[in-house]
Amino acid sequence: MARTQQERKAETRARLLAAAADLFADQGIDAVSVDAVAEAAGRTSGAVYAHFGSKQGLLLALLDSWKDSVLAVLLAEVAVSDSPAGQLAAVWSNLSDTSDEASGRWPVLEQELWLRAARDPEVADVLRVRNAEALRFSARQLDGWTSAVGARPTAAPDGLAVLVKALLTGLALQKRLTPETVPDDLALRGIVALVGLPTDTADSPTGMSPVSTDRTTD
Amino acid sequence: MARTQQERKAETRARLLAAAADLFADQGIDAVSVDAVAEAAGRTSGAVYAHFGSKQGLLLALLDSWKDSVLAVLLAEVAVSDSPAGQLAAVWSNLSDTSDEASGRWPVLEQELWLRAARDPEVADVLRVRNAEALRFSARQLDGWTSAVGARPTAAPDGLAVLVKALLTGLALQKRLTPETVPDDLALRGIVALVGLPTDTADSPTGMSPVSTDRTTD
DNA sequence: GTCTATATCCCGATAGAC
DNA sequence: GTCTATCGGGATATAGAC
Repeated sequence: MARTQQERKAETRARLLAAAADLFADQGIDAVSVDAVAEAAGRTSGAVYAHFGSKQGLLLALLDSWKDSVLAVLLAEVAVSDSPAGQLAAVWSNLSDTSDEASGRWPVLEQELWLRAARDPEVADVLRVRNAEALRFSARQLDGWTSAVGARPTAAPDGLAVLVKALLTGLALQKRLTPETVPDDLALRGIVALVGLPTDTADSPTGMSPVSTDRTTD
Repeated sequence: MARTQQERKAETRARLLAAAADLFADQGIDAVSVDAVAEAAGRTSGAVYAHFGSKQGLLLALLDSWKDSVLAVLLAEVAVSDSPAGQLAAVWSNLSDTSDEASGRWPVLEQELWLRAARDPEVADVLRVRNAEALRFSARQLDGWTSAVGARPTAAPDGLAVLVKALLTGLALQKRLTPETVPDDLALRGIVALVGLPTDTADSPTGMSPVSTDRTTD
């Protein structure tokens, strides 16, 4: 059968993409040569050009195969069991956990792509599509959540998703540079303020204390 | 006098730094060659190495001569004349104005530096110091402001500064990629929620309407 | 301190054998 | 489709004249 050939081709493509994802994430796209990607995938640079035509082609193919939906995924995974504030805390701690491999690399990779998009329209287009999808999904999740727990959000679902994503992104950046300036409970407070979870009564059913700093010592 | 020599040296140094700031900001640090910097400053690459030893040395000297305090400056500049919400709106519109040259470049440059810091401890150190100063200053400004206008902030001054900076940063990034997803009034709502400006009464003295989208059509 | 010239290296991409 | 070999270009950094 000709199947073996096709399989090898497909495997090569997959291995190249995986290698690129790895290397790009932790060394930066510009710092990684085509040869390095090929070698990490057990091939040579010729294979890269046969499959993707150029380094840029490789990057675009990679973006096309990705989920930007880290936030969306996290929102989807939130367990319904915990208290509302506890759920928000879980989202943040997963997002900001630098020990986890995928999450740890997420902010760096995301910023790298954003920066590239700021100077490369082709990348910007792909990123915009992905971003729109993720926001749509997050908006739905947040909408369901806020009405379920009786929160009074700062803005309509679409806008709220933008605000929450923005705050989480900014906090992740800040934490990466100066972890001690963004304790978990501060992040939680910020999110709570945006989604409008009530916090003013001493023992509200939200499971969050109004003033002091107590939960998730990480 | 030997003064002429010294002056020329100082001027060369200043011109090199200025040229580097310009080029780095709009093409990216890696994309700019030492030769390009020198040429833009009316010198040759030899001058760069005589003054800074390496490209990295040039970058560090540049960081050392910078103010990261864009946000701090903006907070300081807020006029006392307008309504509280109007003042917040002014901060955001100055920060997110992509037409202004300095502000337009700010997010890109800031992200570039952040990204570099994520992989280069030397840069990270410099950035941390700068960031700490800016946050301290912002915290003082915000503290004075919130008590002056009678807001009920989400967190203590230091924490509040972190939250506000994070939200503004995240929103600026989002706006750069997809401007239509972050209208001015949405940004304002988010900031208002964090600083705890009251918005629930129909015509409160804050100058902000509670529900609809009306101000600063940009 | 500054310039010119150059050493040295590495990258992206192509050509051609298999 | 994949490899080997190589071209052409551009980068950082150094050497030496002035």
